[in-house]
Amino acid sequence: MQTFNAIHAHRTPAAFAMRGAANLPPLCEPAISSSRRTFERGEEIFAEGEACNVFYKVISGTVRTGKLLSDGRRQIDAFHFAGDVFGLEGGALHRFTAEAVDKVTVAVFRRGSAGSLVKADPVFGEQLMTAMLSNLDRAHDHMVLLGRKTALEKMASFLMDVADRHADVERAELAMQRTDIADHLGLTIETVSRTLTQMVKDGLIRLANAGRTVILSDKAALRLLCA
Amino acid sequence: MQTFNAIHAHRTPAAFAMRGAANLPPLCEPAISSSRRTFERGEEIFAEGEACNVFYKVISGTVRTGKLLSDGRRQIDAFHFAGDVFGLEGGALHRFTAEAVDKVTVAVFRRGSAGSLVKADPVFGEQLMTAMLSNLDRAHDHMVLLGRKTALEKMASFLMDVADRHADVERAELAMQRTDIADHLGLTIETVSRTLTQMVKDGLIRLANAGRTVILSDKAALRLLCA
DNA sequence: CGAGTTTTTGAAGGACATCAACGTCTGTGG
DNA sequence: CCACAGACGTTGATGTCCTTCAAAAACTCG
Repeated sequence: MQTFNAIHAHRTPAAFAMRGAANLPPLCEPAISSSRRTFERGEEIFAEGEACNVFYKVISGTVRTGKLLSDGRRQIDAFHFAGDVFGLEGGALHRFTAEAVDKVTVAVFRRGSAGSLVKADPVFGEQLMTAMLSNLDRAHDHMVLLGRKTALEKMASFLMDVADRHADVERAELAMQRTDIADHLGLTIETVSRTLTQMVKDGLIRLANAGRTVILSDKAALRLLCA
Repeated sequence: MQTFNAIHAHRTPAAFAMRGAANLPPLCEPAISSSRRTFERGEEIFAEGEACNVFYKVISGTVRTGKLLSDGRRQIDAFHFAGDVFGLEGGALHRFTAEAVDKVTVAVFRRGSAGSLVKADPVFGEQLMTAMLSNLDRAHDHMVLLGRKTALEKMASFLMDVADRHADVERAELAMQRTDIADHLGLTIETVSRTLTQMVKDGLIRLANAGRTVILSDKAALRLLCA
């Protein structure tokens, strides 16, 4: 895997700061030990089936988490941006895989057995609970998208979500490639591509930066498409 | 909405007892007050947008939780059976709706603001965390189903899941009607019906009790279909 | 038994997938 | 600095799984 210099240098720390768990104070460092790690583009952070002794908070970059079916079909259940917590699970083993979409820095938190840290540090535990609830909210929204939206609606919802979570009103910076988007939205890369070009033709968006930047030209129309 | 006598009288308390949050001790009564309520078939337990001061544990019956799009499309994100916790959310408002599929009894738990009960009763909080994590696990699995599985695979996965969670090795008792199944699996009622009849023709299942009981004739084949 | 609801079955259409080829971008090495 | 190779993305033609529209069958309950 070759290196790949980050496209998103303009993602300011200020923008990151706005993206804690849904309007709540950012997850602060706990009594429990935490350290940092960096991953290169494409690197695996943890894999399905591995022991699950730590969980993570994204400091910078983008992480994808998801599952693989036996025949290679993949579902990316979420992208995690700076401030997001991922890798928290009920059992002793990871039930999904996490990989770095681009160069990623994470904070690593140890956990005892399932939820015992809640007792160890209740304040931290509460923040954790909030982070998890926000993950759950997002999962619910995504199930509606996967089960009931059209390709056009999926794409519109995705673009608006990325822009929102980056606190950018007018553009969505796509750190991930088309394959990742397709596997997140339950589509194929071809449909993702076609849908984007259709949106350009309809004046909803414009593409820049080799298709990695999506400028939201008509947010009102896009919002309607989110259904 | 007419009354509807419960089909599932044979769901024994013993079977229920096996279905706490994923292999963990059942959520016991907390220091925090709890009471009981009963809902008739079709009754709303809470609605999207309502204030969210309590959450629930199913004592008996089946609950569906889900969301509605503006044009009436619906996604049921989960069915909750006895022992399952539902209605826990990050924000002050419910982000989804809960309704009784059949006659349902629930335990009602007050909650202060987001997660403050973790501090009030850490042991209970930990159990709660576990319950939530199990919901999150299930949500992840369901996203794979919605995004990447065929109608046949969806149906097979659903039937196996229902049977498992009822701790019944050979049959799935479907308390919900076809519309609910369709809205859970991201299909139409017609496709649900057709898929079931196809499974009967292929010897995978047999239907009984006016299509409400599914006998899993060929579990090995069904398991393969879960992909 | 009969009205209303739910489920099944049938025929036709459409949205997205698949298969295939071409275009574009990136980083490397001459 | 430019050319090249490989990865990534777009576009086109065709196919198919599931949906939609329609109607009949089965079931529930008064």
